[in-house]
Amino acid sequence: MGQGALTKERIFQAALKAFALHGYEGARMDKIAAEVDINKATLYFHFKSKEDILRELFQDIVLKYRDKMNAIVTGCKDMPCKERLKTIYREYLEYNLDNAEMDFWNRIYYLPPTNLREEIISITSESKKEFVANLACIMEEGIKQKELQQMNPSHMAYTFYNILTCIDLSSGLMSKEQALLEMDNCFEVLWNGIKGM
Amino acid sequence: MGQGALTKERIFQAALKAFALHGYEGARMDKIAAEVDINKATLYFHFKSKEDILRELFQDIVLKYRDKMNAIVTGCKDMPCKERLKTIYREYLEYNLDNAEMDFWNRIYYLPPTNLREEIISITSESKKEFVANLACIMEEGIKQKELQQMNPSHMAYTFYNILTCIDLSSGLMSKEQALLEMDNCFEVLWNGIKGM
DNA sequence: GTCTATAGGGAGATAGAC
DNA sequence: GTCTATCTCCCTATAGAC
Repeated sequence: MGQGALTKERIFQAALKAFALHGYEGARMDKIAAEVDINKATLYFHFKSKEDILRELFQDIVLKYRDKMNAIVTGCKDMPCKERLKTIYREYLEYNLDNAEMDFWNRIYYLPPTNLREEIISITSESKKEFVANLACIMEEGIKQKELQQMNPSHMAYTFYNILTCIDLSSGLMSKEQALLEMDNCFEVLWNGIKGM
Repeated sequence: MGQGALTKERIFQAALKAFALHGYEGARMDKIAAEVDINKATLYFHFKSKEDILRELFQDIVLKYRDKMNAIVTGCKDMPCKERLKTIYREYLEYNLDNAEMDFWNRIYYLPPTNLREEIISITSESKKEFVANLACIMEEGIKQKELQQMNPSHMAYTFYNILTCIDLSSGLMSKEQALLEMDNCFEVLWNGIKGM
């Protein structure tokens, strides 16, 4: 791996920060270059265009996210239901809060460049479906084991997921500690609604 | 009210659309002028700057939102608890889904122009607190009436609010009908967790 | 109040030397 | 692979006529 590959990786990191902080339109190629401490023109040796940087970055981050989610779900597969859900809940939050990659995703999802809009929304939707499907399996298992109520597992999974994703909306309004605390409270309310009698 | 006031209102509407669709950075003054069918220079007779349009627009929208939320909460104050929460839930969603003003708010909240960042986050945070406080009162009342469980009313309110706000995240991924349906399911799960025994 | 014209400053991207 | 220099376009904002 030569110098080039290293530079490309550093461009990735700088671009991630820039897109997360300022969005696609607001991110500036010259600022990214300055952050990497290379000339602006050098960016165009490594990437065809600004849009190209975004596309590659997005694909990378989606893959990492998917791997992480699968690892979280798998890592706790032998726990009893409540403990398992709580573990997923906490690890999801830990991964998302103060994570530049998730900031990036949220911002790019909200204001995608027109050309990539369809692709970004579609991939985001897929990713959500996959995670909710995983959760639904866990709910189904919990019902079988009588740890959960006889309810529609998809509805339970979707509700669980909704509460989780709200950290993305709220976390900018409070500290990470505060967010985790509030989320713990939400978990207890939710658990109360789905646990077996 | 002369021609000027009318033009200003039309600029507001066009700017709202532009900011909601493209964010602050992405919105273009010439496109806004074209939409209003006036010359670009005329914008600067009615507003000092682009930032100025955003500021006035944001303040207007926050006021309308606050009024609407208060109207929703007040309009159902004589209902029993479940019906009241369900009404708030539905009316909140109806107001938010497919509402350009709320799109605008979400996008501006996620990527505010640097100069207005603090102000926008602070106002958004206040607005949330106010709504959650209203909800907490309703929960407290419901507990008194034995319609709800003996739980911390703030936690219940916060959980309720979190599920609500997720429409903002999810509504871009599905149709309005689909979103309302999924939200109905979430409401039932939530209600199950807070209702009295 | 609204227009034409243009200032003035970036922005993304490229050519070509080293 | 990285640089200097530059092109070209686009955007916000203003000057000044009507």
